[in-house]
Amino acid sequence: MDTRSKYRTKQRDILLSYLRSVGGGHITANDVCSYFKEQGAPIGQSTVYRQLESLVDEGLVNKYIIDTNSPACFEYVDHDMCQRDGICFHCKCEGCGKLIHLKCDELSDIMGHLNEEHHFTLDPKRTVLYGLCEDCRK
Amino acid sequence: MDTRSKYRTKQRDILLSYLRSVGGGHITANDVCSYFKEQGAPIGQSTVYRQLESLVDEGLVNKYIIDTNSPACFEYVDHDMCQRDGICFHCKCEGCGKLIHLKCDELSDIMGHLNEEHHFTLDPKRTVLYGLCEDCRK
DNA sequence: TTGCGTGCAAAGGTTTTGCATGGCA
DNA sequence: TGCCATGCAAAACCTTTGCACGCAA
Repeated sequence: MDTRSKYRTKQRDILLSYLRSVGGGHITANDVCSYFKEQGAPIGQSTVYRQLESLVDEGLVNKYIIDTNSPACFEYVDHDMCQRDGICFHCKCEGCGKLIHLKCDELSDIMGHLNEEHHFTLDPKRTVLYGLCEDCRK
Repeated sequence: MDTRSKYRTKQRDILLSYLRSVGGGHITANDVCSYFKEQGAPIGQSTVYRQLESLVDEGLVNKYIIDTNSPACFEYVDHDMCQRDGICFHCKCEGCGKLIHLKCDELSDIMGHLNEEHHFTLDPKRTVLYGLCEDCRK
């Protein structure tokens, strides 16, 4: 199915610029809707979902599925920054539910190790590391 | 939240033995309900969901989220095998669905690194590494 | 003008929850 | 006996879809 955008619409532009302004932050579809409603310029929720899906298909946005019980998270992909800083991983705290964005060279190295020694190509976009954060591990 | 089981019930036993019998197969909560209904010994769907959640917390079962739009998959984890081999990680191939049990010192080291440098205590029982296996990455 | 994008409302399907009953230890 | 587990129904939840209208090219 080809969901790539063919038209450039106002909604698409402001959605993209909002995602960019949030940077590496994790945003749900509902967050997006609430934000624009508060701004006094609401976007229909189906538009938000459809545009986000398109942006994911285009590779401009990543989608993370944390759990069945929580909504999907989206985040803008800064391709330039990704090349500079390396790969991002995601840690989910089983205690407080917090999602942590992690840039870690050692984890990046592990990907190479898994590849060469275990013949497994890790997909950091899909993988979520579960555990306990600093506050919750007491 | 502590959801580990305290009582041993009939439903828990037959659910576990069913999961074991399926081995590496992918099972949804609905599959479980349908199976026991066909067997003439139905289990309430809320019981199925609650028991599966407990089993995941205990590390006896892994939970896989394929997509937001499709139900979660469950799969029995051979706990004895993992105990024997030490710290065991699980890699799930996104291509063929194969579950790979991995004993890897480098991955174990990463746990220490995450602990000390990122203050995150990784839970290898709960965490599933997604990616592509040797056969599928061509 | 053509056809995609939008937005509203409603549907869809999975998972959770309230509450009374039943079962384990 | 004291809790925990069960099961039913209903709710909650996120996400998708149908359809008429609006807008980009």
